[in-house]
Order: sequence, then structure tokens, then C-alpha cells
Amino acid sequence: MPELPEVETIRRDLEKQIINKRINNVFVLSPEVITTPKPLRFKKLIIGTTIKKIIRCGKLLIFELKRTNLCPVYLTVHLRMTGQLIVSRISNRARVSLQLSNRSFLNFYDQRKLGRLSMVDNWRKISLVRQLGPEPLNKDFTLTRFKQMLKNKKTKIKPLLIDQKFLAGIGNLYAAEILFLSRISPKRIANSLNEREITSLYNNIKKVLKLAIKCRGSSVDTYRDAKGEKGTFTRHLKVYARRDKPCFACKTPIKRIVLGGRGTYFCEVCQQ
DNA sequence: CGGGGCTCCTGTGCGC
DNA sequence: TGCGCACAGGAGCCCC
Repeated sequence: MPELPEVETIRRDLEKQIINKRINNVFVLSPEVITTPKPLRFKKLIIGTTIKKIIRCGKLLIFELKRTNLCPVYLTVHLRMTGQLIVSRISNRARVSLQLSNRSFLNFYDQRKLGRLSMVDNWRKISLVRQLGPEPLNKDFTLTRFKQMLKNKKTKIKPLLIDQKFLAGIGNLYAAEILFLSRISPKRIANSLNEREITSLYNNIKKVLKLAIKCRGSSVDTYRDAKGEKGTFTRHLKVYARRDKPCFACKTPIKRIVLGGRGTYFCEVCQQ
């Protein structure tokens, strides 16, 4: 489940590998992963462009593609659950494969085909982007702003943290870890948090995401970076996927409940 | 407007 | 041993 740290790791990897490379050809094994435009038009649009910039917006990757004598066009990639972007040789498993001018291939793999690719003229107009909450690692995401954001929220804090309209980039795994370190129960109503709890939550959002980027993400399941390597934040996990295992702080077995339809791991003693 | 529940998708792991 | 089913969860959708 690629979240902000995983997507950012891939973005940085790709930035080193494919900037200024020309897209010479495209191979589409699974046309259903391309939402817009139709695969044939998609191919026509993308072939002959040069990759100029790679932007991350929440969990979305955006490739700025330059065309001669024309406005740039943007390729967007959402990895969803099992999507991978790996630079390697030609592959018959890749759902979509971009052949680059240095004879390497940017391969989009996706076991479950939930990931999505599209081509747009203006990525800022995509509804997903427009609705996105603040980037938790940006300077404009201040403690004051966070307090303001929580003020009138009557929902449970865990589903709120993974709501992309509230905050960009946090998913199920990092929400669980952030709440454990903040010693806050996932069931708490957002506007019931006191000053001290909000500050702790704010600090841990930044701390966990930064450390996870340093670790190149978490490879619980299928996540791989752009070189096909696993991330090492997995070994820092305190609660996620640790059902019935002893809490590292108090030895109480970690609980798994369902909140907002998602598995939620926490220690009911440490997190109040 | 908000929250709950369903859908997409397939490999994995469990119980009978 | 083999089958059927629940489960994993990001995002979009419908519905109340």
C-alpha cells in the first residue's frame, strides 16, 4: 500500500533515472488501467515526449512531458494497492511499459490492477488533486493550521487521518503508527483531542513520515522502490499488522478492530 | 454535507 | 487434500 513515503521514494528514484529521457514507445498489456484517454490516443500522445519533471501530490505521481512546439502534457500514475513503478528491462508482466531513449523501460506493474494511469493537459484540475488536503511535510502545514482543521471535526481520528481531503498522503499503515506514537486511540473523536494531544499528533505525523522516507518506505506486502528494492520502515512498525502480538511498550496484545471499513491496529492500554 | 457500505481486483491463508 | 470464502485497502460511487 504505497502511501506518501513510498510514493516520494519512487519519485526521488525516478528523478535520478529518467529525467530528460525521451519516451520512444509504449506497450500496453492491460488497457483497463488507463482511465483517460483511450489507450490508442494515450499511446499517440505519449510517444515522442521527453520527461521533464516528476511531481508528487499526496499519493499521486505526475510526470511533466515536453512536446516540441506544443504545451506540455502530464502523465499521472496512482499506485493504489499493489502498483509498482520500476525501471528495468523489457517485461511481459508490466501492465504498461514505457520504452525510454536510454534503452531502459519504465514498467508499471500491478498484480491487482487497481492502480490507474491517465494523461491530462492540466494536472491541477484533476478532481483528486483539487480536493487534496495539505501536504503534511510542507511548511504551510503548521500546528496552528492543524488545530484549526480539527476544530469542528466530529469524526473518529483514524478515519480522518487517512481521508485525503483532510490531509494528503497518509494511508492505513502510517495512520496506525502515528496514533500509537502519539498514544491516542484511533476511536477518539477528532475535536475531543486536547492541546497536548494535538501537538503530539502533529509532531508524530511529521516525524513518522520523515523517518519512513529515510527508510525508503515500508514493504509489508508488494511495495518496491523504482529499483525493485524493499523499504526498511517495516522493521520500525509498532502496531500495524501486529494483531495479538505483544505491545513493545506494555506487552498487552495488539488489537485489531474495523474503523471506516479498514483494519485498525492499536494498543488499548497505551492509546487512550 | 457527512458517514456508511459497496465496488474494483487477485494472491494468500484460513477453516471445514 | 481441496474447496470456498474472508481478507488486504485507496478511491470513487451510491444512498440515507
